[in-house]
Amino acid sequence: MPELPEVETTRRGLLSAVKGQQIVAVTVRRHDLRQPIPKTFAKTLTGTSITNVRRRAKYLLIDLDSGHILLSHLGMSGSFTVRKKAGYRPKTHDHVIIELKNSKLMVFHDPRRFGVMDIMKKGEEATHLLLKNLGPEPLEKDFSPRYLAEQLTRRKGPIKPVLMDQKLVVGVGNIYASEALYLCGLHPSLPAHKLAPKAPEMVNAIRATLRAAIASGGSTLRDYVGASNEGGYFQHEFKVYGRDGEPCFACSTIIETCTHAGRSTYWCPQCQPIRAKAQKH
DNA sequence: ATATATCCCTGCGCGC
DNA sequence: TGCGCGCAGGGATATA
Repeated sequence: MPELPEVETTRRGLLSAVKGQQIVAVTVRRHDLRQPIPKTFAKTLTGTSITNVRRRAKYLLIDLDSGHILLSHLGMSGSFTVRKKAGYRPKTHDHVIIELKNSKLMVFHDPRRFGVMDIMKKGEEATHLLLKNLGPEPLEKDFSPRYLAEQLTRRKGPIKPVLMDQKLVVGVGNIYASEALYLCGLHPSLPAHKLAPKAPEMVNAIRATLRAAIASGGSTLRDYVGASNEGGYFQHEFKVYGRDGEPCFACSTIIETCTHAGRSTYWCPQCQPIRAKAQKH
């Protein structure tokens, strides 16, 4: 997806555009997403007003004054945009259209249909099937060096896919896992348990990477656009992601790539050595 | 329990 | 220009 920075950018855009607005109509053009959109979806939303737009992990939570919450995930190719009703014609893959009283539309668009649209009730954040097993938010204080170090000790596999495990920490996907590891100078194939002593640097690197991406409005490679239908800019700041065969900006060494658990990984062999460098005396 | 593989779905870029 | 192939920001599930 959209990883945490893209979802957060979408959240902020939606919040400023739709907070306080009443939903006057809902059209579900396709219900067969990653899981079916509930049959009660349109009826439940219609007539309610949006009180807040929150984010948990890569999920958007849209609070309604009825006590219901619209739970949405953008999957790999989803976007949630706000636009004027006048002149709008649904495009292919515009699956859900939410019409607001101010004559604007919230449009959920998702070519690959890996996204989710669901309804839950206030207070179900801790028990909902899709939310209950999520790890800590990387930008909150419970994602601490101590916590990360403890988690890493039980993981024997390479660190990169471990960082993408949403049970360990949420929001880090395939792009930002590679970028964060570059930032703290750690090779993506290093066994996770050996990196427990590096947890403080890793926490800092993950946070810095995500914050910088949020500040740039996220990354746009193909499908992703924010709530105002504009792409992000952070893709221009990638240090390693998608740069295999190109020189490292820091040392000119050629960036390498490999696969971890079916996902592409990128790193600089010089800045992220597989073996610890000998300490100078 | 943890770690890979597979699948869900559509679109795009590339090599031929 | 057309076609087949591999790959793509996620994640649930099935196997070892």
